[in-house]
Amino acid sequence: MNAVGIKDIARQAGVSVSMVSRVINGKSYVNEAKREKILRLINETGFVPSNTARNMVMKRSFSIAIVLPDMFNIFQRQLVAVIERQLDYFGYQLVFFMVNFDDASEAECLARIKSEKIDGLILIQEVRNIEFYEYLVQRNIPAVSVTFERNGLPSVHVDDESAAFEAVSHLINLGHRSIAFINSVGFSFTRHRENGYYRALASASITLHEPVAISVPQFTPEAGVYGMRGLLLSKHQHTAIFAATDELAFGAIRALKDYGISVPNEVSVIGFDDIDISNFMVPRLTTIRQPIQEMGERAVQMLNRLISGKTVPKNKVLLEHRLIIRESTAVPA
Amino acid sequence: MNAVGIKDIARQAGVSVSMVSRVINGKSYVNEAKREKILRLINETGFVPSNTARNMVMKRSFSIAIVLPDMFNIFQRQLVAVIERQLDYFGYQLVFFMVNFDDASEAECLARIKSEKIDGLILIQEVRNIEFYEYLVQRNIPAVSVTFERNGLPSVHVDDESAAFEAVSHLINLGHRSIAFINSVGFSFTRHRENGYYRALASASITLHEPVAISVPQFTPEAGVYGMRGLLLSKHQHTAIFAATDELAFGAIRALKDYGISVPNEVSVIGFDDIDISNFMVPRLTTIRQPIQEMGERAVQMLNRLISGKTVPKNKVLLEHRLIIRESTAVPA
DNA sequence: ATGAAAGCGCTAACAT
DNA sequence: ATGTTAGCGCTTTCAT
Repeated sequence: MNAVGIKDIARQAGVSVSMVSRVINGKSYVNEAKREKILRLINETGFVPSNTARNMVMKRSFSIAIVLPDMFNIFQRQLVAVIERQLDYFGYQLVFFMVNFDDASEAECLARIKSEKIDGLILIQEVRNIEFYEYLVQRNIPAVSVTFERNGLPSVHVDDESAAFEAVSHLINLGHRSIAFINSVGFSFTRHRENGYYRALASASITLHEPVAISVPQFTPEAGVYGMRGLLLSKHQHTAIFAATDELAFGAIRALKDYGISVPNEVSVIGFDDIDISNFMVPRLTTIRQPIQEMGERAVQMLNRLISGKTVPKNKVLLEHRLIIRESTAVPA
Repeated sequence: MNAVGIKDIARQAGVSVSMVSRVINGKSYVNEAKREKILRLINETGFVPSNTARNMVMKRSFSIAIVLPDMFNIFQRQLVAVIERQLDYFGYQLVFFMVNFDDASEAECLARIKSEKIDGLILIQEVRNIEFYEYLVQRNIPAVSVTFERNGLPSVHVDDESAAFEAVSHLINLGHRSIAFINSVGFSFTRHRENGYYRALASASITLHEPVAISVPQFTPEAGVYGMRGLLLSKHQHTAIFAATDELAFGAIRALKDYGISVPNEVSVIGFDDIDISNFMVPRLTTIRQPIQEMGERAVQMLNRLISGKTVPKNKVLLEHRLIIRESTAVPA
């Protein structure tokens, strides 16, 4: 027994398929009696029009794709959740295009963009292949990037450099002079946060100890542990650590604890993102809050305008970050 | 300028569209010269066949849907990642069908199942609407559930009750006699873990203190905090806490710490799941490990068989859990 | 207000 | 080996 189609409804209702299509889509008026009969039949049979067929003829799918790494982190998970909600509000479905920061997966992702009838794109992770972005603008595919800016794509993000500057300044204001930075590589926010770190140090004329930025392969707590261990091995001991993400900070705190070093009594740690569990860590994490909710909302609002053929007021929306002082930072011992 | 289609390739190559279709799909043999010409054209133009059209005629999409809550937790995120990888290995794409544990979102999800041409379904969260499951079996839609079992759907999961039994037994063996349980509601694993809790207590003939299972609205650290606070208010003080999930355990530890109570010196806490960050918490969390990797792999293997029309060897695959003893549990003070 | 017919971009059965 | 034709399940002119 096959799924019921529009023809079945039409036949049972004794009308043409166009009639049924009309009541489904609420176009033009239809005799009330027939209309109700059709509606009743649809309900009884549980008929749902095939999206596939509909997408093909309408040349749109009411679905937008989000590109993100297949091992998306907690921050990204939260962002996805708000984007999904917001999209739902506008009547869109969300489909996931996973990339891996390698050429193959990016190519596959681009192929999906070409072959699936998506109405728009949200990128919450950068891809390396520049053609990717070029294709989007060249084909005029509605797309917005979140947490970064690339190739003039409409974007929403915080000022990572200023935020990092503020994080490090918080440490400096507390009295710290020897501050290390745990970071990973490959993304633009990565560079911006690093710039902020150096700039804060420079602007406080900290020359006593040279800045130490250590790079780890990922943004996981595990990588944070390795990064911190590396720092602990270096010749001068730091009294404060700036981690490029909260998850990295968790790892740093973990490693410190393993060495019997108390946070924040002996070493302060500050993160970046303010993901939901940061407020439940021991100690609660001092960090920079990214306005996740607002980022998601603004992104889909922009995308929605783009899809409707409207222009966006500003191509780059910069949102406010906020320093959240909790328990993992304190004056140096 | 529109996207290039199969017709364009055919015209430029001076062949019929079926020719092009053949080389795309590698069916039957095609003159080598023409074949190469077509391939070259495809490459030059960046042509990618429309999945929409292809799905429609082939009546399959090579994509499988995963149903999960829109605010999926860390455990589920990890599970999704392995499922995505495994599916990719078999040539499937993963699409997300988000549900919300309310009728509306479940209905919407069911509608998508009907209207989108998915090849199969993986459920990693239960839905309440029983018709949902009935539809799947009635229509013979390949589907497997992970972490739970419902309506005879092929499933892969651990024995939650035994695992909970083991968790609580670990506490008992340490010498604890007053053990509370923080849990949430609504899912079958929730009941199984609760049963395990009671059974462990009963089998140790613990009658000195009555068992206390407290129920919180979610599985978040925040809910864990509330649960723990509630427990702290009760008349007898517990020396150990069993949390139904790791995230709940994080919250419990947080709340204990806020009351100046040391974990594990004064109170022991054990979780369930062993999500990736549990090993980086302070203290590292003692917990029950679910074999996430294996769960995901087995699930897609089963699904793959189902899609191929084969039967699955066993309809219910029960995987081994494992008690992971770390720092959050100790002998009572 | 309603139906007939064309067509969306492909695949597959059927001819040749 | 290759082209012709008939759909897939809908929406949307265009007639009536």
